[in-house]
Amino acid sequence: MGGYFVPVIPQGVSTEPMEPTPSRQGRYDFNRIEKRWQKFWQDNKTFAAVDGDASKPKYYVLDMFPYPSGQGLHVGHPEGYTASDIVARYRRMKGFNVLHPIGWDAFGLPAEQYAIETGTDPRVSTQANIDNMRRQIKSLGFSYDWDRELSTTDPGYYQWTQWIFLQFFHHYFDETEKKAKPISELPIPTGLSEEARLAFIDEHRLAYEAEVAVNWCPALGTVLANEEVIGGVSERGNHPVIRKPMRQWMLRITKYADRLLEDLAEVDWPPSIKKLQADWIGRSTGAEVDFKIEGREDSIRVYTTRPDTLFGATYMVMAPEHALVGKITTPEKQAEVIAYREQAARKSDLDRTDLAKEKTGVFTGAYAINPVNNEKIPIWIGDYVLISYGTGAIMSVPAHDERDFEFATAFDLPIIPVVDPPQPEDQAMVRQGKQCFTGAGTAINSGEFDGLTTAEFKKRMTQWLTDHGLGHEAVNTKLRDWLFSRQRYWGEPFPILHTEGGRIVALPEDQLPLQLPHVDDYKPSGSGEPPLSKAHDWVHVTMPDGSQATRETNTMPQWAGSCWYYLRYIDPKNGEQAWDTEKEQYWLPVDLYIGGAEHAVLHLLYARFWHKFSYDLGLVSSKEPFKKLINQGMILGEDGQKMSKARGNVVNPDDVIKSYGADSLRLYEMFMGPLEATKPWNMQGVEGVHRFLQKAWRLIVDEDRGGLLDTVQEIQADETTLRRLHQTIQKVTRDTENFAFNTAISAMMILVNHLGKLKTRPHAVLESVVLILAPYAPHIAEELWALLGHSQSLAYEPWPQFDDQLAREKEVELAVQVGGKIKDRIVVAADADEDLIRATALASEKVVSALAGQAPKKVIVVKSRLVNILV
RNA sequence: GCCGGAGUGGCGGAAUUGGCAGACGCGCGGGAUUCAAAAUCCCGUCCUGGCAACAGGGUGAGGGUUCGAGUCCCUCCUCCGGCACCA
Repeated sequence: MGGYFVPVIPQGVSTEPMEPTPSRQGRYDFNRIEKRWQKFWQDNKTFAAVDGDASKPKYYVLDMFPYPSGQGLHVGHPEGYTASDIVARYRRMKGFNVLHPIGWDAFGLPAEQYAIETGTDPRVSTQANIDNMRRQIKSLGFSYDWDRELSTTDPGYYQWTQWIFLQFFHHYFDETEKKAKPISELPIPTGLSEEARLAFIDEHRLAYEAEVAVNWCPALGTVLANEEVIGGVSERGNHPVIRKPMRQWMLRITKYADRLLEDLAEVDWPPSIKKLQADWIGRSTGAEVDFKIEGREDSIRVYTTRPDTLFGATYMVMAPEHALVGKITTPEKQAEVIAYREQAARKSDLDRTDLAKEKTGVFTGAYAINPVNNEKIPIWIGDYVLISYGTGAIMSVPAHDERDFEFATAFDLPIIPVVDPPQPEDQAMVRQGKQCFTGAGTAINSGEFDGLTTAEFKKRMTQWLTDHGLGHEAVNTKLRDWLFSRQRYWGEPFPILHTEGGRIVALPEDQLPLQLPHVDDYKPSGSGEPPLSKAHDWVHVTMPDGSQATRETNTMPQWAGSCWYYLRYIDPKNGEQAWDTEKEQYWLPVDLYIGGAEHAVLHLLYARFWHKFSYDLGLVSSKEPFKKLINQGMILGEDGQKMSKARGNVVNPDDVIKSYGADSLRLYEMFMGPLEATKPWNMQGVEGVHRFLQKAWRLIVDEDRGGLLDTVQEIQADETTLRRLHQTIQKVTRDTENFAFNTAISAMMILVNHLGKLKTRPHAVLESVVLILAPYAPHIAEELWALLGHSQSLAYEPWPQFDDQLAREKEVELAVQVGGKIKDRIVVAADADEDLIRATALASEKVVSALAGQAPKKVIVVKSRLVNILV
């Protein structure tokens, strides 16, 4: 990288020299300049990325594409977009073939909500919102390749979202190869009936239907994913959510849990985001253990991460929904158990997870046998045990698990300590069963295993269980399969048919896209029947054999379209396939992905999942889609509060652009502070960076007459100016590469302040200034570049090189401390050696008087920093 | 409760990662220019004392390591974000 190259102006560029904007009085007329250059870039397709250009290294800079809301942009959006645009423009000047696209994540609830309220077709409102947001985004001068613009709602796009779904449907996960394979290669046990064979196949598809207890939100009329439920209420709108069994489409993301976890090591993401993902996947290793039910042949299987505490299991708890509950409950406990189960089913997730509440449960009347010591222990049901995790049943070790301890205390169940804590101060209470201890220690009350450490005991017990056929090692994840259907209108229809015989069949690929039908009524039915079920003509289909079938009426969640949009950008118009694999090999992976931290888990996990699946199918060549990830921070209102319409503190970029221009807005967004930080808006700060641009303008332009100032001349820069220029190029280069845009701008301000003091200004220095400013404030830079006599866009001009020698200071000022306190400052040559520095420091009058005749014990010299004299 | 991140002037923030705390910008004060204003330019602006030179203090609180700590270690406080009975 680096070196020299011929600047390339993309095809279609105008050969007409660009004349500087004729401007009365030559003032910095940002509105005029910005419109003019935006038009130029558009007309000349200045930022068109060239597929497969082997003459340059490629660089793919991606923004998280926006939802086109009716509110339009707020100033939070341009923060990430400006950062990525600076990188894109900088990389072009560095000689990269840059792909920098934008599009619209346009399916989703707000448009549908609006449709329900007003009867407006979401296609219409969505298009209007896209048009408005496109206008806004264009007014910021981002260097997107607009020819690659896409919308997830476009049938030409969602055709391929549906196609990918079909691939999930047509594949299974091979456990030995740990990858997806065609369902036709699924090994099927022999001797199955036709019906059983088909059921076996359906059970292995990566996209499958299941009757699951889902998060049903009556207010929204839809099922929500676990991730969309925050603390028992819907993420959107804070409506209560209850559990309800429903037929749903699922994607088997859990099969990819290990790979999603392992491959985090490959990506350059903030460690905190990686950890969030790892915690979300929540992989744990433990053991599954079978507990015989007294007087029956069945046993209850539990999952535990602490097989070493088996001797302390004094009772068991099953989730209320557990299949065995009905079978094992004794007649006298029947009524109580049924009542409890009904109560639990009616509870919302909020009721069930509220921390403040007491543990509840009822005894089933049945007993199990602890396999390690043959003790008889009671079997309870309780809603603190989740049906969806592990086996839906637990062994309770109240001495060593907080939740079990609470439950045991509430119902007066026995507590047997089996782990002796290492801290002496905890031992007495724990040994008496009065305190719960969840850490590692030494085994007690565990028969032959006494004295083992927790870690050792875990291994030994797992082996013992295996040897005796009572259990085995097991792995669990918190990650659940992805609930992939929604009872909404405004989403991708599933390319699936339900036959008269109750079979599920895939729509042939040549019938894609399956278009979303027009309907008159967007309201959910309230019972869970999706709006599409009302599109009678669309739903009912006659099959080639004359039989009847109905279409799937659920739609896909909003995440679907955003799972693969970064792949469509590389080949957005392809009608034959989702993307061309050669283009994929050229452009992928995404080199830099910028977006909000709110997508740290869901979007990024889902997209990684689809990418890995595509990898198994040979559709992509990299394991991970996004090499480097940066989260921009939130921008707060001027009052330091989160921006919201209700608070009335929303800042609209349109207004800022009107008063100060897009360059000022861009610059301010970057100058506010570190990209990742949360920071409050301040309109006076915009004014500040605007003044800086004014100064830069007046450095070059004669405001009275227009055109170049007479003071701009073809002269040699003086030594100081040259040094400051090279220092600035160095700093701006380094800071831009490190995404430290705020300090890069600060460095440019310092340089411009210096140049402003010069009576005559070297033309060549000003050119460099304009070039390093260009990624940050591209419009004014283009205009000044033209004024400096250039006839073509600077977008592909080589980035100025800095010269280390020229940037170096000749003299440096050092602080001289006596006993750590600064007494004087000395100036020495930058290359002065330690002896000279020491001698100069000791010769200082102030130092001599501070020493007051004492001989220095030691003199510490830190070159170009300070001298510390110890007495 | 658990897991992250952060606390630096009146404000946003900077500090080459252990070496002169407060760069740059905002705000504020003073001055120049102007009939006047806007704009622009110059000077000042961490706190305390002093007319000043200067002296002392200072990066959420307390302790520690070090010649030297905003930066490293321990304890605590506050704010922000995430998770939330995952056995």
